[in-house]
Parts: sequence; C-alpha cells; structure tokens
Amino acid sequence: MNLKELSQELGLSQTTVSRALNGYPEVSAATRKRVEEAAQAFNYRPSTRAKGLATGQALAIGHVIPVSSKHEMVNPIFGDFIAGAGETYARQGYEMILSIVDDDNEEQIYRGLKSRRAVDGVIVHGPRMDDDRLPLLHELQMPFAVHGRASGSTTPYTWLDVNNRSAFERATNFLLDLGHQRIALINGLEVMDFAHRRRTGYEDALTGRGIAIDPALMRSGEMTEVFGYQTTRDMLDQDDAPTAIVASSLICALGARRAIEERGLVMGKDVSIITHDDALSYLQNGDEIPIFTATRSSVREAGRRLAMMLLDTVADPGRPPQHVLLEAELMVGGSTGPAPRKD
Amino acid sequence: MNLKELSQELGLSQTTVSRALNGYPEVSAATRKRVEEAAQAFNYRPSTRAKGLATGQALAIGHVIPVSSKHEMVNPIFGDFIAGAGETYARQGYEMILSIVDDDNEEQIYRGLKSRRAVDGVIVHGPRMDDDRLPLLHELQMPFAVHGRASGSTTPYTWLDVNNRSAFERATNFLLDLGHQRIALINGLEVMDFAHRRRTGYEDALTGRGIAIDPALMRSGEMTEVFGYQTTRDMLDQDDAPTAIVASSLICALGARRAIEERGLVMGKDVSIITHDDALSYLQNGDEIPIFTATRSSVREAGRRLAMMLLDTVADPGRPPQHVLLEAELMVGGSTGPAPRKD
DNA sequence: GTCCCCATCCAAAGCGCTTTGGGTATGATT
DNA sequence: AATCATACCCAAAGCGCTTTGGATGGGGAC
Repeated sequence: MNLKELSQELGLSQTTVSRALNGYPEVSAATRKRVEEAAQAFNYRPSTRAKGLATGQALAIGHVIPVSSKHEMVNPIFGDFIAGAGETYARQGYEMILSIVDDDNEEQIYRGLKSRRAVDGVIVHGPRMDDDRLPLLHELQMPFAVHGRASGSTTPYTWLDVNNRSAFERATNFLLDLGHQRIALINGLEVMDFAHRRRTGYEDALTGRGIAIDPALMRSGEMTEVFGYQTTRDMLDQDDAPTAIVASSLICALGARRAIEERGLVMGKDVSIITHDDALSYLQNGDEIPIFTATRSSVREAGRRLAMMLLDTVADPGRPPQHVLLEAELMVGGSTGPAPRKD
Repeated sequence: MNLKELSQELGLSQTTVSRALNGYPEVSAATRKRVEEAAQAFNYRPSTRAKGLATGQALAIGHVIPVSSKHEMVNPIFGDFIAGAGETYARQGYEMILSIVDDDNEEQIYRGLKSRRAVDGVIVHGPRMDDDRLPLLHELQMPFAVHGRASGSTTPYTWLDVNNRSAFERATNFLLDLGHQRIALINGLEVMDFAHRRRTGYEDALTGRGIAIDPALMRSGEMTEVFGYQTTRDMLDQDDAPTAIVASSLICALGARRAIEERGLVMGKDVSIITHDDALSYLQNGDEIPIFTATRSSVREAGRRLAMMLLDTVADPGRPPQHVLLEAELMVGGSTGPAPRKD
C-alpha cells in the first residue's frame, strides 16, 4: 500500500492524505480522522526512502563503531549504549544505522555516509586524544555528538561524558582515606581520552596527599578480564606490591580479583579494589550490596540522553553545542577495606 | 555532488554516467574510466535513498534486538555478533539498521519495517520456543535468517546455529568421565530455544549413563554473573551438593567461580566447571591455557556467516532455505578435574 | 445580490537515481 | 553507394513521497 493507492481508496488527493497524516492544519478534522483510520486499517506507513528523498532528510542517525583492528575488540559497553540510544530513536521516529569499521579506514566511512546522504548525524564512539574524527566531521558539515570528550579539539562540539577525572580522584582518595599508600591503576588504552582523564584524577589524588607517582603501579591496555588478571598478578609479584587497585572497568576488576584470590589473598582485606562500573545490564555489580566498591554511571542512560542531544542538533543545526557532564556515584561494596598493617 | 552535476561536469548524460558507474556494458572503456575518476575526484556516491527508490531495494538489513522489558537486559553476545555481520554488510554494500525493542511490541516493529520498506530482510535474534516471529515474517513476506533455531516452527527457514545439544551432551559426558555424578546445569531462560536444546544435551548424557535427572540441580535464568553466583551458592548449600557444573555462558561461569571460591573451595578440584564460551572479544577465556574448560564457538563468525546467508536469500528469494549447524569445539582448561573422593 | 474570505482540497513539480526505448555516428558489407 | 550492425550515448519516465501554488465552494458582511 502506498500513498497513491491509499488516496484512491479514500477518494482524496495524495496531497490531502499526506497533509492529514503529517498534521498540517489545512485538513478538516473529519477528513483527518477518516484518513488516519484508513492508514491504520491498511497498515500504511510512508516509505522512508521516498520521504527522505522528498524532504532531504535521512531520518536516520549513524553510529560508527570502531573496532581496533589489532585487538579485534568490540567495546563491551557498546550494547548498552546502543540500547539506550535506540529507545530515543524509536520514540522520535529515527532509524539507527550501524557501521562497524576497523579504525584505520574510519574516514572513508564518514565520507561515505555524507556523500550517500545516508544519515542526518552521527554519534562518535570512543573518542581518542586529539581525535581526527572531529575536524573531519566539521569539514564534512555532518552534525555529530560525542560519547566522551576529545582533548585537544579546538572547535566546540556537543558531548556527553562522565566526569572521569573527579570519579577517579574520588576513588583514589577513598583508598587513601583507608590508609592505602601503594595504589595501582589499571586503566584503558592511553590513546583513549577517558583513560587519560582517569589517570589525571588518580594522579591528582596521590599528589594531593604528597605521594609520589610510581609508574610501576600504572598499566593501561584493552580492558579485558585477562588484562586485569595479568597486570594484577604481575604487580603483586613486585616487591612493594600494591595494597589497593583502581580499575577502569568491572571486567578488569573481575580479572584482578582472580589474580588476588589465586594468590590466596582476600579481596577487601589484603588487597582492595575499586572500579568504575558502567552499569551494564549483563554484568551487574552484585545484587543488593555491591561486590565491588565502584564509581558508577549508567552507560545506557548516557545513550538515551546523547541521542536526544544529537537529534536536537539535527533539528536546529544553528544551536550552540551542548555539554553534559555526569557525576559518577560512589558505591561502597565489599572489595575495599583498611590497608593491611605492615609487619 | 549528485548525478546531474557530475554528468554536467563530464559533458555526459546522467544515463551514461549511471551506467558507467554500475558496470553496464554499453559504455566504452575510455568513458568509464573517465567517469570513475571524476566520481572519485568529486567524492561522488549515489544517494542510497534515491537509488533505493529507483530500484525498489533498500540495500539495508534490519536487526531487531529484543530487550526483555522485565530484565532490561541486553544480550552480551549481541555486540560481537553485530560486529561479524557488519563486516559482511560493509563488503556487500549494505547498511545495517538496528531496532531495539522491548519484546512485547516486536510485531509492530516488523510490520513497520515492512510497510516503510526500510529493509530488504531481517536477522532474527534470540529465537524462542515456538517463536511468533517466524510465522509473522512469513506472512509479511519479509526475507529473514535466524541466529539459532525455533523449535516448533512448521515452515522451513534459513538458520545458523551451534549444535547446542551435542555441545552440552559432550560437556556433560566429559564431566561424567571424570567421575562426577552430581552435575548441575546453569542454563539460560527456558523460553529460549538454545536453553532447551542445551538441557536436552545435558539430560541425554546423564540418562545415557543411567543417572537420574535431578531438578534440584537445574536452574535457568538470565545469564548474568549474579545469576551464576546465586545459583551456585544455593546449590552448594544443598545436601548432596553438585561436584560439577555445566554453565551456559562464561559470565555465568565467572559467577559460579565466585561462589565456589567464597566457600573456600577450589575450582577444578572441589568443584568442576565447564561452560559454553561464545568467544566474545572482551571476555576471553584466558590467554594461552583456557581458564575454564569450555565448548567454544565464535559468535562473531556466526554473525559474518549468517549475514551472508541472508544476503543470498535477498538476492534470490526463490532459493531454498539454508542451514548451518556449527559444532562447538571442546577446550580443556583448568576448571575441571576428577570428582573428589567421598569420605 | 455581490463581494470577499476562509476552509478544504487538488494538480503538478521536484527530490536523485535507474532503466526503457530510442537516436546517431562509424565502419564493414554487399 | 546503399545497407546494416555495432558501439556509444541520450531523453524521458518512473520510483513514492512532500510541497508549492492554485482552484473551489460555502458562509457572512455589506
């Protein structure tokens, strides 16, 4: 069923039917009702493509997911973020278009999306330090919104981010307050902007208490369980091993716990762990009482909100860039305790 | 830059330019070369929408991701599957359109995709027993391919699945061979088709050795870490507690290990675990030697292949449904060992 | 009765592409 | 020289929608 057929069925012109369906005022209430009921009955929905052609809009938002070609790693938070964003799109009548792309030919993808007019805007995932994508998108005049921030960008842009710096500063201070002095940081890849900010928060806290920063206690890499395990194991092997760990993700923290328990040590007693928790639906941090003490911020909620911010930008390209900085909440769980006494 | 402008730039008709770009024979090699170079230079790409309108194709595949409204749970394998499928689409010039939808109004979404002509076909995720979606898609005449199978479907359809039954039978037999008699099953939700098949495999193995099936050792639920932990803890509390566990996912298995170690027991000695491993990129089962003994099958590879199967169907709707049944490989890791002697 | 103004509705153009159904040389064939 | 393929190219229609720029008719004001 298309517009033409529907209008014939109703004995009206395509114009009138279109206007009735799109809420234009030049249609009597009676006619509108009749049209809407017929559309319902015949299950008529305008073709997105034809509508897009006619209006010049795509009614779609692109998500370009970089998959690091080296590690073949799909960011685990991606599913939840997308779920959040998807809710917003569904409500607003937009489609979500996904492009999976290994990070060396991302530029092609963005240019393609632009020249094919496939989307009205894009969400930038996993911003890196001095991210190339922002100037590119500016150049392409493609509306975009960033999940996170990209330090080093000269022009303003719309973003939503967790206050990673303050979260990690707070986490580190929490451990310091418990008397820990040797605190390790298991962080994401250093090219990632969030990792940089987290490290800054961690360092600020230490420096604030006059504790020297020890590179031997800082590791960064792809945040997998294995990475958390290996780095923890290695650091516990060092002399002057850490008594506490700040981890960048729950998955890493699980790995860290494994290393700790493998040694026969007890988490929260011999070694404390505090982690950032993205509140992923399939990886909840315990039930009632959290397993891990954590700084927490829902990535799904971030998806919902950032998608809406982008749609606002698309609707009114002239509006100034919007920013949202979410503060993570600190949840105290069973993975932290006072620093063990030295004997 | 659009076709018209490009053709003017070249002093050719739109027809010729279009044909040159689409590989039709009625164009001289010289002209084609000239056109292609110009297209490159001006970064011209035909508008997907216009092309779709003209050809009647959408050049897009839909993925409808059900999010159980009760649990707000996004399937963790989804990211990797999508990444695999995305590779295929990129290679074949298709877009991937994602709809996140809570599972009670899925039907609306499919009808919408159809009547809006938004996609050429869909991938069905997470098939359930007697899944409503298959008859619906048949009725809508929408090409589709299923990741998994839906027992109870009367009409044939294209699917790709892991042989869940044989994988779990093998896993259970492996434990039986180690002398375990009390073997628990931590399974996915029973409405899910895969969970049903896994249970069948598990039960077949037990029955094959003349061991009675004990409902007290079988649990099913959303496969989270917490679920794995709680069920394991509860079952270890029972008298005549299990000495081995078959788990449906690595995430569950992590929870199970937590419960085991919390009790001061040792995994692989006091209690053995064998799990199914979807080879998720962010949750690898150890490094060199697997942590968990596991039946393994890459969900990303599944995505790649199933996407291709669907595209084949779209290209030739008349072709008979295709089936691929993958056999999981059994990888022996450190989580299994001989059954502890009874004292 | 005439005029004007709304309220309704419509015909047709246009969005950017593909594809049908030709047209025009050019060179070979008779 | 007339004919015929062949190679190459083009004008225009059509995909399903929105939107511009009227047309029509009925009711109120005068």
